[in-house]
Amino acid sequence: MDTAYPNPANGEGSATHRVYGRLRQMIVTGDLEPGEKLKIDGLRKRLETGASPIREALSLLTSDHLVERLDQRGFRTAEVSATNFEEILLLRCTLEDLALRESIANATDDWEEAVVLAHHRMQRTAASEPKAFEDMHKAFHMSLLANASYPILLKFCSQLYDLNIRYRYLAGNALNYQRRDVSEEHAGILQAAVARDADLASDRLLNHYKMTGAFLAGLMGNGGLPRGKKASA
Amino acid sequence: MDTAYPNPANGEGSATHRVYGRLRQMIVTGDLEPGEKLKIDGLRKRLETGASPIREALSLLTSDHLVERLDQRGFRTAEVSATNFEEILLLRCTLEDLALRESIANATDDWEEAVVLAHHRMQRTAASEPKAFEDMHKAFHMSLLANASYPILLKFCSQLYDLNIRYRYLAGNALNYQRRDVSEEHAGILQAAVARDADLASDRLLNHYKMTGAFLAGLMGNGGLPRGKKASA
DNA sequence: TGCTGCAGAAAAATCGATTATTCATGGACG
DNA sequence: CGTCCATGAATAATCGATTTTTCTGCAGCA
Repeated sequence: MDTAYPNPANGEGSATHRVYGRLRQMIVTGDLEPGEKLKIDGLRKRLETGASPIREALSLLTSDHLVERLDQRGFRTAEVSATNFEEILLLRCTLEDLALRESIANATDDWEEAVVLAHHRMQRTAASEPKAFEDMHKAFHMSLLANASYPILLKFCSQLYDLNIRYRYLAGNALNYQRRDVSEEHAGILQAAVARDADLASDRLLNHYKMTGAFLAGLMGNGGLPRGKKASA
Repeated sequence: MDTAYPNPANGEGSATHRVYGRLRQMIVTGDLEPGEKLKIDGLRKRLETGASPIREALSLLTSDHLVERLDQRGFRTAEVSATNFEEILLLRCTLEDLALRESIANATDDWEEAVVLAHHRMQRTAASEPKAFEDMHKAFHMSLLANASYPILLKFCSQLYDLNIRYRYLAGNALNYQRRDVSEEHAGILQAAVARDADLASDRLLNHYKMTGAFLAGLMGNGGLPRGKKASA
């Protein structure tokens, strides 16, 4: 069932791909802090590669809104802010609603099975490896939308997912934010999707986002952004 | 009133920026045909620069959905298709509706003046230079949305605008597709926006898109895509 | 004291050459 | 007769070095 494409995680594929994946991971998880200067030379050493793949990967990440390019002055990771988070939440709600409805409208048994499978894999992974869980979590959410034959829309959703999850990490991924709830929410979404009830599924999905969103927004509303922001003030 | 930023069109800014702008222009206008192989070396000579800026620009264009990257096998311009066009149209309608309403909700006199100005400039340019007109046209449309404080959304809209206009060029920009109508539609949108009537403005804007969209879709529905597609069949 | 401008250092951006990969061709083999 | 593999050519990808540009700290000046 897994694809036979080159896996950038290993030594396969182009250096650019590897670096892209690695950097995205580092930014999303907060390993590279918001606003942090990204020196080509530093990354070159850290990732053991030349300048070209690094610059190319950074260019790609710029389009993903995870990196900002300052012409002639290099790159830095994107800043975070409450308004940025709100925008991401709004766009996700708008676009995933659209994608989910289309996906369900085109429902097939194959798609349904893929969704069930993705959900199961997520469940199975839940407790153990957080990194693996996050991958499965994204896979589940994307599988819900995957049946919409709108590739651009799906790419937008994927980007927004990553942007959103970055805030989760920043808030301290440790927060097992009412995980019991979440598990049940996932089950509810799955059930509605499998039942091909677009209204219900969309409602549950957006609620899922808004809950988490409100929770994170709350965190940020109080003492500003949790981590991030180097000690400068 | 114009910005003091480096202007990539001249010799200013980084080579990457220049190349990016130049390539985007070439792809959007159909100078580079859909699906055309983009050989680094060829572009290197044609644009008189090294491989690095070219690759970087191509990476950026990949994220704009104007170029496709085939890992280890180079780049080519994105293909065009009726379904791709429909997706673009749908996304534009969804996202610009959102952006326009937000823009109007935040309306200020400054914004209003900027919109009026953009409209005037477009009008003034109308007949003469088509290239200049296209720039003004985009500027007008973006100015309508510009007051929405959602930078990601605005970038999406900008990208989608370019993707859409590409189809206009492919259909033969020559088609002065009922330009009389269009001019009036623009005036109507402007008027509604200035009156801060979000419902009316959005309605007119989306209609504007759907009209043009239906027209182009019609063209494509018949004999496939107009230009593009190398002589292969 | 506070501003201005000039080294020198640091970093970004770019280039030209090298290496790795894919593609095209033709010949051997089943 | 068609398929498979070897070989060389073409091209992508990457690297290391060079060139620009920006940044930083300090001296000169009002």
